[in-house]
Amino acid sequence: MAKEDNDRKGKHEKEKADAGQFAEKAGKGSSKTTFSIDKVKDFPDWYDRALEVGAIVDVRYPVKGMNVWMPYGYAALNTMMSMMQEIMNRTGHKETYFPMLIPESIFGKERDFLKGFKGEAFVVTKAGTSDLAEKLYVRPTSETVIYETVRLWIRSSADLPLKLYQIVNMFRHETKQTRPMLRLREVAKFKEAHTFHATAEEAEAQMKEAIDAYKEFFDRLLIPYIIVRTPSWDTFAGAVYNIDFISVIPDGKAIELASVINLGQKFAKAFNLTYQTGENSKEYVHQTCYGISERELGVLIAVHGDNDGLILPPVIAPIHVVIVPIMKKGKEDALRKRAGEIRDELSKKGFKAEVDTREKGAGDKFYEWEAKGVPIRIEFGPRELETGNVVLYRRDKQMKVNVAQSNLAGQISEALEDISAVLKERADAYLKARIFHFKTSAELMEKYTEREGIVGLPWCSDEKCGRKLEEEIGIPTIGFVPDKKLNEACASCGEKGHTVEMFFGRTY
RNA sequence: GGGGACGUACGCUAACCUGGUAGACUACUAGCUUUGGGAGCUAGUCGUCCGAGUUCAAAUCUCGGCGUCCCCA
Repeated sequence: MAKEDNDRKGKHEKEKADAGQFAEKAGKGSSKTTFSIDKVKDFPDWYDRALEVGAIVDVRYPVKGMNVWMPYGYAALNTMMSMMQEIMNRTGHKETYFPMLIPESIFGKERDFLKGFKGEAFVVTKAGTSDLAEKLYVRPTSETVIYETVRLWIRSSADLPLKLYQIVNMFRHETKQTRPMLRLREVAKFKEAHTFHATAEEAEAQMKEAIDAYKEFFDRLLIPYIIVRTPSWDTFAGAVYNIDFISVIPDGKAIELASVINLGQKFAKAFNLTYQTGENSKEYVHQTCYGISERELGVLIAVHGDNDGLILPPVIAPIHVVIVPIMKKGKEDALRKRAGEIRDELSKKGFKAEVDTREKGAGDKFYEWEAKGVPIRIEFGPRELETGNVVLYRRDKQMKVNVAQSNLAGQISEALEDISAVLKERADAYLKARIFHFKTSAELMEKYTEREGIVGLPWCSDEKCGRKLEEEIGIPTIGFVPDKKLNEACASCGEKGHTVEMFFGRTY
């Protein structure tokens, strides 16, 4: 990657040198659309600027943790959510909608859940000027409101399994610093699935299906992850256990991409979710739930972008190909017409293509579309009108090649595929470089000084040892790799034979 | 959870310390000339986060709110 960057810089230097007396002028516009911010060193700056220049969200709305989605960003988000819908529908989930406001009596039915969420839920206490008879909680997640109703839908085992999902907004009063998409007070798109099963085994099987569904989702988005099980002292409020998908942000902090939760029968008992098994016998259902949100788009942007802005994987890019016509006096009409034809041909073949006809300099457009992460740019000028070629520019490698117009669709299809492959390779290397493995906390303390990722230590599965390690190294647990035994001795008690790798990291 | 810094036009920034005409760049609007990596000229538009206090006078000093960023747990 570094090499390609250098290549590109070299090319630009050369172009500037060629421009002679103009080279100096070109340097002055430091507040233009691109930024050249070091993504790793100055991640917060990079992220804010990338979202602004990339037209993803507008962060200027004056309520903490609530952002405005701009059309370009929202298009990407919707594409992402459509992918998730497709996966959910294909795996037998039915889409629903449940209300946003939850009466206090329902919100508080499951004790652990109430304890976990009441501190950060918004509460509606008034209607106009008069106090409400019962407080209404704004959903921070929808377990309670869904289960209150679904218990009326489930009567016999014939009603099971029941697999529901909804895509809604949700609110949590985050007290920590908020960041667009990654930590919010209003999550605009929260996909939450809730499933109901007759037996624990079926619920367990559903956990596996959900994990596979999420694997597919993140793989298609080219988002790298590890899968861990959270330790018993850190599970979702009201859960038996949960499996988390974890990735790492360029600043070295871990981020939870998704949580797949086995709820057991705790909520079933609190909400009286039962089905009839005999003349006079009822059983409580077994439940799971799992969710993702726009956070995934934030991680995708953070993972794939470079120091010049966004790089959107083709699978999610609102525009695959932007055609920038380069005008020449007297040939405007011919250039515009042919550029439009090329766009139409590409659209017909299923590519999202656009012509940038705005009245501004070509160079300015180049920088803008690069910052917005459009995978491919086509440059089309008087030269191409003669030769029958076009210049094809790839955002991932920042390279230009000449290709024939006659074979453009084929070339673009190939290029998009290769861009995905390149991004995937980079993303995998990116995550690998941010995961560190140690055998003892002493070794960790000695070698892991920059804190630029997450760290793994062998752990014997005892809570005491886990908590002790957290304290020793001063980093909280994230979760351990399930079903994969290590040969190492526990980094805390030294016991051998049944250790697993426990990950620690600073988290979002 | 604890500590620190900051808030001036869409954006970036000057004036703030030492109270007294808010000034550049960028963007935007109109026109002309332009367009192969951030075009030029001319003429314009837009601003002191909110509230209170001190004062003849507040962008500037004080307090509160809201918002933003950073560091530590």
